[in-house]
Amino acid sequence: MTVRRKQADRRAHTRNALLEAAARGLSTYGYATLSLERVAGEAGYTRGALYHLFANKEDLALAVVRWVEETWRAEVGRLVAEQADPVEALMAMARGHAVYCRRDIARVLMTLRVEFAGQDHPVGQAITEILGRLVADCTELVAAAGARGTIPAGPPPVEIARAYLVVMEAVAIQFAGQAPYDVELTERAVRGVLGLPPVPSPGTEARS
Amino acid sequence: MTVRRKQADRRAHTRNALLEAAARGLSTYGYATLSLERVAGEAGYTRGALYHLFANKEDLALAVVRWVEETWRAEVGRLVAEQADPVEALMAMARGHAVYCRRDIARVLMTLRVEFAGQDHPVGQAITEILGRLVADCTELVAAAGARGTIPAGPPPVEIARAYLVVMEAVAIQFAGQAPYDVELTERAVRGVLGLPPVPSPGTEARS
DNA sequence: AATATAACCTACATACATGTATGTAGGTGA
DNA sequence: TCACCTACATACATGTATGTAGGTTATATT
Repeated sequence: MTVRRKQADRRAHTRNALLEAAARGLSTYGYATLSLERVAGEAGYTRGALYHLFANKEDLALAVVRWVEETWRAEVGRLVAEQADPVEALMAMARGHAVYCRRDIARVLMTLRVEFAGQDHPVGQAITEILGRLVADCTELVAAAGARGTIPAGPPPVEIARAYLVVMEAVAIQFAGQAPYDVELTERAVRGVLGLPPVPSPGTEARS
Repeated sequence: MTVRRKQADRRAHTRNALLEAAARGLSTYGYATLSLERVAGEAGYTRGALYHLFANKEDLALAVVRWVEETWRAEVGRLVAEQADPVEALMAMARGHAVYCRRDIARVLMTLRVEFAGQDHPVGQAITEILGRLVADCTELVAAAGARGTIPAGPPPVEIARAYLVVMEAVAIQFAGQAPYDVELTERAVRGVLGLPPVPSPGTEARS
């Protein structure tokens, strides 16, 4: 049925299938419980193919993490960059992330972050680095908003940024796909962390 | 050296040591990666003692989960019951939980919840049940607050309760032990979810 | 004090997952 | 078409963790 002529094409295709299966698997089972046999099987291959394309389990997980980060930056990061006002940027990120989490692969980062917290594992380090960059970015936004007076005084910007991210992640994943509550509650939680007053009415207000 | 002890005393002592070590281990490594050899060793025993007191790994984890729930209800649940006003009760729970999370064992429930989400494992079921009861309790509080008009209109009470709990858990654990931000940011996030305006000034306001 | 029972340890059997080595089918270039 | 390479499968070796069975030491009972 599937006739694929070019080798490069073939390789990219199976690599992608394995990555997707691995992402789903990591979301559902986490790293430790994830069986590579299952991953390969779900992608329609065997472990042989997997080990041909990835050095080992760790390498596969790292590839998944990098892949998720890329898609996140492409989809959510773009929205943030469009906003000039720092508060608008933060709200755009929260809404965008909630929408992004409607894909099931979004769980990956949280699952792995929780699993490797307090351990010293390369995969955990990779996630820590990603989160570190995000915290840095959000800290700047929070500091800028504070300087402008668009958010009230409170804890240091870094701590607010950390809380902002953790809240955004938690709510967005908890309500993944349950529109419109996913966006609405993520927004609520994030506004609270930033010290912003609630938006007057949830449904009647036009979403600016 | 070996003080002569009553058998019941001895049993309870080692059981407690094993439970504590298991709680720490589950917090740090999660269920799958947790080695019973490590748990027993950290408690000062061998796996033999562990298998004498617990049927198997699953039984041990369930005991830890029940133990954590008990201590939580004793410490945080008590604070909630003292409050007459539903909003005050919810805020008391959030603050109390943030304080509770200063013990490292608080991570256990979150770690296991994330690890077993989307699986069909007895330990995951136990946590789901605990969370279900909590959601039910909080839903009532949210509904009562809505009826009183102390929180504004918004998503259905169940969804608000879910968001409330997930946010409380995430922030409290993220800032575990980092007083006073743990309490302050948990409070902020939770107020946001409930649709409450931020408290005017974070430090200058006397904690009512 | 002798014996029974509970607490605990050591040794072993089993299962399972990773990683590697080898084999085979399908594509590539002279 | 022939030599070669790449994609993938199968089979095996290894490590590690769980669970169990049979001992050894501490406590209880008579």
